[in-house]
Amino acid sequence: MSILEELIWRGLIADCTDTTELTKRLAAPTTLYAGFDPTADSLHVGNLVPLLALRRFQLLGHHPIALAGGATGSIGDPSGKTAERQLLTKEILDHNIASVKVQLAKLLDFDTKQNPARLMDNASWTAGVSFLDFLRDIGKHFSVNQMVAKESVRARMEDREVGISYTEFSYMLLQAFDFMVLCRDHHCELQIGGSDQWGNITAGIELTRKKISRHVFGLTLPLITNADGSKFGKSVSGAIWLDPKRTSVYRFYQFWVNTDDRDVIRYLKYFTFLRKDEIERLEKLHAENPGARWAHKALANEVTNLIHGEQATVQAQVSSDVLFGGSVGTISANDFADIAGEIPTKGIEITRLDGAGIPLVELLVHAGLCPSKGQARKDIEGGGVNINNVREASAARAVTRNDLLFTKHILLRKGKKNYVVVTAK
RNA sequence: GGUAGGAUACUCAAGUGGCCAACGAGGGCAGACUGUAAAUCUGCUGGCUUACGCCUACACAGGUUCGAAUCCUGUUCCUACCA
Repeated sequence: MSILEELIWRGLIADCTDTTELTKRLAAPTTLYAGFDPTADSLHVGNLVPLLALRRFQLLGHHPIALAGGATGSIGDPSGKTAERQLLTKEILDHNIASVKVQLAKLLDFDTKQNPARLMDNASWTAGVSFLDFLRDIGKHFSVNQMVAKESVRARMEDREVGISYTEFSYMLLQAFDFMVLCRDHHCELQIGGSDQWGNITAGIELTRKKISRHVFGLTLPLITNADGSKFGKSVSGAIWLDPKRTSVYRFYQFWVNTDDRDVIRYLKYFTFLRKDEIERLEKLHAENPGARWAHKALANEVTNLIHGEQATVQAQVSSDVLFGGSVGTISANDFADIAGEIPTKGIEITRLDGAGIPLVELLVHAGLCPSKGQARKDIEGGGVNINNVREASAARAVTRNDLLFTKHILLRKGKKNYVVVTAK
């Protein structure tokens, strides 16, 4: 399968500038890039689609460049944003770039002889360009009339409440400049990105044509949408990050397991490298017995494995099986200690469990499961709270040393999925 | 600058002197059902309190009143029309 056939099958092509020409071009190894702006010190699952796409190209012999947006990130991309954004400080930006680079490096192969991936930072070529030079050499090739017509800018211009600053308005030029530089210096001929990047990508194609007379290509990946209309990649507590310090491996794993039935096959195509026949096999299994959730587990395993590695994945998997298998009461101290490392854990002074102990409502708030004691009380009365997987119906309940598992832990649960381990010390 | 209208809880949106911690919808949380789904049904959705109740809240600051989200005055910000 060629890379385009592969992407089409996976539903990963939203738009493409010149399919016939690009098909011809991709018959031979081609250099391509995708940019990642360091808006935070970690990438999140939403960044995974273009990043994995780079990897897909690489696996089929093409040369990927991951571009960290040291320059563009300091400006802020207006695409898809309804309001002007706060500029990041230089320090935060530096920190973010450093962190994001590490993550990018993990998902691409930099060591292969044939077509090693490369990691670049657009700050390296914008730094030396003076404002005047930029205006004369690059700005001259842009028509404000056309820029204004681009969706990302127009949306903001039409909204009189927010508007758009000159800074963000100029973002497109910087990204176009990147493409031109990468083509000129590294023979990069294709840029891929999310569908919101269409305007920025085409701007780069035009600039490259005008400036150095090269014909380059653009390809956009679809915006991922959940079947229920909610935004992909967001959970109740915010985005799902690739950094395990922000989103624990267990939560990451659970995020994928909890994929809507209607989305799971699509996501297998989007987010895994599983082959066509394997995904079709899973699709069949899923259709026959959705309750077994083979497809969900495969998805969670594959993606977690990819991001966090084999060992962490097995750990998350075992923890999930235990917590949702209903066998918490019978597990060994060792197993429990492992699980405790996976799910959120809170410490508590052992002395607080002496005597009458600590009121359960207070413990729930302490553990972060309930926002207030009043709410905790309601949750208990509603039957939503479990101590060591046994439902506790009395809001007057106090927790004492007698409740400790292995003389050390208390497993609290609110609802079906929210676990916290409280560890006495 | 003038005139008119508006600002209510996470969001939308009722309420126009006591029955208002505030109708309703969405969202969220929890329960039942189930598969750690979906759909459906039920409860909850400012804080403290076992409870009676107390406190804090309807843009902000004052005032009238036994009593204000509701009336009055001033301030800020929005929206529309006019200049």
